[in-house]
Amino acid sequence: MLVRARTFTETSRRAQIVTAAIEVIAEVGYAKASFSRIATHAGLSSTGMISYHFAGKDDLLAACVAEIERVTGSFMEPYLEGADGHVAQLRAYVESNVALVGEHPAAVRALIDIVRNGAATSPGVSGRPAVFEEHFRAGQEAGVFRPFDVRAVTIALTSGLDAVVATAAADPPGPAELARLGRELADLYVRATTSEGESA
Amino acid sequence: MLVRARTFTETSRRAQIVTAAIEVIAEVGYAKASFSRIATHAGLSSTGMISYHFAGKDDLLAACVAEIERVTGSFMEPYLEGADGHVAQLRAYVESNVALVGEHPAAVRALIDIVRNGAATSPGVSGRPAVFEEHFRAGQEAGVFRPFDVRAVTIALTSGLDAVVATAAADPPGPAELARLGRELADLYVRATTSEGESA
Amino acid sequence: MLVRARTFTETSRRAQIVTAAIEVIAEVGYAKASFSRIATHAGLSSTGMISYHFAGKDDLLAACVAEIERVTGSFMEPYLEGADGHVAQLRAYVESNVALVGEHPAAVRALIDIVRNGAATSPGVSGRPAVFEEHFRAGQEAGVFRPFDVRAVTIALTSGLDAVVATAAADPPGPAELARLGRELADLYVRATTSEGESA
Amino acid sequence: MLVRARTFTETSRRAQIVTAAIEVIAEVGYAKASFSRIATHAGLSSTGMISYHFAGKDDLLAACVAEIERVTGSFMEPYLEGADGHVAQLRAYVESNVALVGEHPAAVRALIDIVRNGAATSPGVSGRPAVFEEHFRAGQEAGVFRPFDVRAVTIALTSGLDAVVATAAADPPGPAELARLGRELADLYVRATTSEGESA
DNA sequence: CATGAATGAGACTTCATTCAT
DNA sequence: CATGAATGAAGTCTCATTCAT
Repeated sequence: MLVRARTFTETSRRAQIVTAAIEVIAEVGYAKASFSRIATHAGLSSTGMISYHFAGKDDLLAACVAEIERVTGSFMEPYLEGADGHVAQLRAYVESNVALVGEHPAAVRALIDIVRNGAATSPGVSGRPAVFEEHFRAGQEAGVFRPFDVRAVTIALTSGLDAVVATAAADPPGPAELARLGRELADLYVRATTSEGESA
Repeated sequence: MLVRARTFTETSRRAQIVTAAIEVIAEVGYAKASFSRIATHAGLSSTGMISYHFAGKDDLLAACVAEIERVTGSFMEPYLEGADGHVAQLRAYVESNVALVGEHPAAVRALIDIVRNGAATSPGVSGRPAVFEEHFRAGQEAGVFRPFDVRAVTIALTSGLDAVVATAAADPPGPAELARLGRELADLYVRATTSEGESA
Repeated sequence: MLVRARTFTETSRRAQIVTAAIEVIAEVGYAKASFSRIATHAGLSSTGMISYHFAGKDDLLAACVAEIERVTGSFMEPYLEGADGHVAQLRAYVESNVALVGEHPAAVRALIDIVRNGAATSPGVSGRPAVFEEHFRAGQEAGVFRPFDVRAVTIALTSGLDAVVATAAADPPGPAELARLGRELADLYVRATTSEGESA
Repeated sequence: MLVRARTFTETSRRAQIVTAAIEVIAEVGYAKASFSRIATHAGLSSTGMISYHFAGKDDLLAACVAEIERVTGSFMEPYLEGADGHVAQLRAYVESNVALVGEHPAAVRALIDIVRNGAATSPGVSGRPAVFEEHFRAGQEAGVFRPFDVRAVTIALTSGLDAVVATAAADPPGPAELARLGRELADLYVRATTSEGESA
């Protein structure tokens, strides 16, 4: 057995720390999220506890990202699965991502701050560009999306989406306003990527 | 005279430090750009030297932002002045901003990282959203831009632009590729904000 | 429980640091009692250790003052309790304060230096003037002390006492000489504050 | 010529710096009176100027003390010369010293702070105890002062006087109140040092 | 498993002083 | 004579990490 299995206690301690870390990052930002602050927020008396359960700051961060992705993934998945066609899926992604702000503002703010600081190496985060690029490429081949540089457009659109979401998460509006914002952004992106407005 | 005039030596030392700071921020990021690193990069023997010339980290940062804005402004201005009409100006802004990467990659990367960390308070930086929003609003009234939420779209587009520029600055391609990238992004943005593609 | 309970180790470490701090202040004065000096004196390897156990210089100082007051209080208390009448109590205070020098010269010197620098905010220290003033006022009403400006006299006498004590503490004489010095000063103060020498 | 004579410019520069230093010490205290602060207060652009005119901090301090003594001496001298007899002179010293607060509060505060920090080695300052002791001894021989330990009493009374003066200087009251305070303190000291109140 | 204590590096800042111009 | 630039030590404090218990 190369990797020791985790006991229940260890698992729950890790979860407790991860939750605290996410909230601290959301509150004070990644740069100021020290072990001290996280330990205090988690009700732990020393930072040693964190070092004991995580190999280092990177490890804790990765765990945070994984947890956030789990949460956001299970929220967005139904939206994506219910969408048919490339355009509809793009729209579903944007709208559900914005809607996410209403459900998990801390998670959203934390993740975006982590991504901004380039401190995430999880497959989910680093894989997002590839997923978008592939989606655009497939849509272009299907004649749904107009021809464009998928890489550049992916960067522009995902970062723009992140920024809007981060802004919204800083002071979460009500569900109706979030829905409107999601549609607004989805419209923008669909227009930007299709030839003559939404048709497929 | 409220503020003591600066001597030539002081001015040039400050410039030297600012240049070093910009390069360090571009290299290791804002969070890790300590006085130590900057002093070393500038060939100074102590961090006290920086404190001697700048009131503090904020002061140095402000000087960096001012210098970057001076550089980028004088680069982009001709493009903007040569552009007629709302759409052409949007296009000029995007294209010249991307082209800037070829001339001042460090400045571009540094500024974006500073903006990302919300550490800039200069009128130029904090005023950009307002300028964009006003531009969009005026263009909408002129019937050039379609109706949309100018605030949300401003955030999405400026952040997207920043991200593309930052990516390009990390490993600057040749001028031709940059020009292509600029046109690509400008196309994207014009399509996103106008009703039927570029007409004005 | 608002404050985490202290472990035995922490308590003893804090005590060790406080003791070292008091000795250092007594030796080199408050102004030059840096964390470095204190750490060295306490046999600690780094100043970080002090910051670890105390919130800051103020916190350490407060702990020093508290410790000194504990020590001096338990020394002087029997004297004060054994004294009957306003004059006898004044005499007891002066004599026991001078006698204290023989027992805890470092504590005495440190406290006086801290008080001089106005760096103490403990109730014991800042409350001393009020206690003296009240004592004088009560004695005046009882017809024991002559009429005088209690505030001004309090300042003069307590400061004078401090100075004599500090001088003595700088090079502590034997018990006999200290006793004589205490009586000398007590005489001076009793004469100064009563109408016709000691009568009550 | 072993010591270069001072030119007019140098003399006036020194005076300017000394004046500034005294005011700064009076304002922020000896401990925080750095060359920086003094230079700024004096309208100088750099601390180098101070180091140029003074051999070091001790030298500047000595100059400050000398200047303060000059000022206070010329204020108090008439009072002392107008007083006949040991008791009257003690009274004159105390009263004029308190009155001084109304004329030169900054000088008074600065000097006391310097003395407190034991940072003065001028003949005037370090000589004061000797003068007092001699005065008391002579008065004792003349049968005016009662027998007491002149050294201890000198310390107590001069320090007490300093403290009252310092307190008054911190927020200078009007001349009438100062006169009253001076008389109050003189009464206290005369009673303390004579046998049966003021008679000689 | 968990804890608190300890570490040592590094952060920014202020200081008195020196020196070339 | 005067200046501003430079220095390097020292200041307090925070950090992530390690370790004995």
